[in-house]
Amino acid sequence: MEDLKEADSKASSNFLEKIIEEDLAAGAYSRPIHTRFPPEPNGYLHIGSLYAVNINYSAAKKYDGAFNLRLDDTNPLKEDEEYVKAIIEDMKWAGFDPGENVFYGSDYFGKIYELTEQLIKNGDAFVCDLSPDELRASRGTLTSPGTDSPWRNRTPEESLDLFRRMKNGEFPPGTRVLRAKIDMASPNMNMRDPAIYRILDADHYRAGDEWKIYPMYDYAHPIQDAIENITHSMCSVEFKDHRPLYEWVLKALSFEFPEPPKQREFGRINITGAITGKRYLRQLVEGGYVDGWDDPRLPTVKGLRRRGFTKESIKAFLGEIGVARDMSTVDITMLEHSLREDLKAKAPAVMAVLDPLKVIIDNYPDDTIEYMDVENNAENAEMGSRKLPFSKSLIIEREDFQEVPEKGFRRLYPGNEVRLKGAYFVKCTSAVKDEAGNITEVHCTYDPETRSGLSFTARKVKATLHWLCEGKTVPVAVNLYGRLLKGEIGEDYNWDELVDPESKVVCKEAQAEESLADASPESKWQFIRHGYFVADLASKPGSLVFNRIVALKDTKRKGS
RNA sequence: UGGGCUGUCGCCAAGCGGUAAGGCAAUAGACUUUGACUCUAUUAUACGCAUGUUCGAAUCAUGCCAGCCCAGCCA
Repeated sequence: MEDLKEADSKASSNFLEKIIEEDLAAGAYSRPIHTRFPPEPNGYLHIGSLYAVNINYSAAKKYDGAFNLRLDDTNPLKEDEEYVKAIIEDMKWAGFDPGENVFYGSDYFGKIYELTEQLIKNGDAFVCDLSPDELRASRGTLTSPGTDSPWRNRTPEESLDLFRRMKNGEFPPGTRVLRAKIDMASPNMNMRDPAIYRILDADHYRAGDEWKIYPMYDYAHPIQDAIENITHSMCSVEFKDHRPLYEWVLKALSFEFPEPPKQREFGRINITGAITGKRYLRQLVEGGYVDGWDDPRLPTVKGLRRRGFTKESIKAFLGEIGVARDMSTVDITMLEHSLREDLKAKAPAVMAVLDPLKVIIDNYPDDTIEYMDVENNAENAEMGSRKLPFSKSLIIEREDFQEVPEKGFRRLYPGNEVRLKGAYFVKCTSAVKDEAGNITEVHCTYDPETRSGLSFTARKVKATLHWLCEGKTVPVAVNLYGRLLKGEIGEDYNWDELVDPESKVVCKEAQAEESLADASPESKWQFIRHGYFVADLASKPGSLVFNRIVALKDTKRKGS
């Protein structure tokens, strides 16, 4: 049984996990498996970030290892406290809680500096006085080698002295840089004596003005990993070319790190119709094209959350797409499928009408309101039911009626009988039009014997329609095209308990139209995918989903 | 035309010398008080292309083609 389980989990290991398994089997590390997720706090987490988190986090879990969140903040020009808060919050929300293991790259500045003095003494790095332009020119091109810096052979003593003076703030930014002494002729651009420390005159959001010099990513990252006892540093493919440098650094510092971590890479994911990449997301946010990092049209964690995605659905999605070796583009329907799967049995399914068409039940008594008992979730009786008002005047979805039914159309049309969900069978008798020929209302008759719950079986009906009692609706949310939805309202149904007051998605009409007015597909950023799920489902345990909208998305309706 | 990486159904993705898993999407049908859900069936003689090695290749070799990444004192 155990063997079976083990064999099973082995079979499902992705290629990165297999590498870990090999290391485990070979006893490559005398410490437990240790992974990390190292975001730079310069933006909010998005679905692609979560994909990277998941790879590192679940590997640590799977092999009884540890996982660190490390805020990789070595560039004071770009980072901010706002982002670290958001990153930690989003990770916790998504179920990747780093617990106590939250670290900061900036906390290692002192240690890295010490190691760097040793590196210089060992002759592995030198201070270079070339200007940025000169440096670029001497780097060569993709097809031709670079040329050695004239400062490359200065003595370690001189470099050390200069480096200390750089640290003391004696030189302005851009005048000098510390470079690793590797190989200007390397076909790998990253190995052409890369800059590893630069002078920056900026306050660091955490370290303040303590430092005048800051280590570059390529140099700091391997050291940070090593300090944290990381064994497997899994990052995205664009760093593949940096791996030789990562290894060079750790080798040069092997006196300090005898059992260095190893970097391995995975392909990034894209989602169809969504833009990922902090750089572009930032443009949208800062350019005012969206409401903020939590705009529901964005694939950020906060946006996804406001759009209605649950953490469970996101995790399931991440598990289903696997781990790629190269860039892949996952169809958003897979994400949506995960949500539907998750919400199916746990979200109250209520009725909503986007485009109302008035329906009059001619044989129903005037001034009577009847409360129909409607289950909150057809598949989960524990979710109970609610009372819905029913009267002579109702509204249904305009698209649920056709005066002249197309082939295959089985909803409401003159002469046809359908069920109003949770209520009665109604039969269409006529449609009223205005001068322009638009249908303004539809007349029906109902059959009292078909009332829901009475087990009426004498006749069957081909369709069941969503409906709402006219005048008894509430504007509960806008969809992502900025259209207002009318949702059902019931006497014993407290919307306030279902809707997150913080959410801007669930809001009053005026606000809604204003904040999402630009959301039409024709707008300038139409490349952002528009969603189907409305209301903020995330903040409440009992998520709410407007089933109608899910259905509109799911089903290519026949005859329309 | 320097180097690195990737190429299996529309999209993800297993397989890693023994004769193409699975999921999403799609299509057809059944069921249905959401045309949802559920169920059932269908969907690569084919693994970027071409040679070759082999009894046998998606899996190995060689060549070619396509895509992605790299010339920040960004990460």
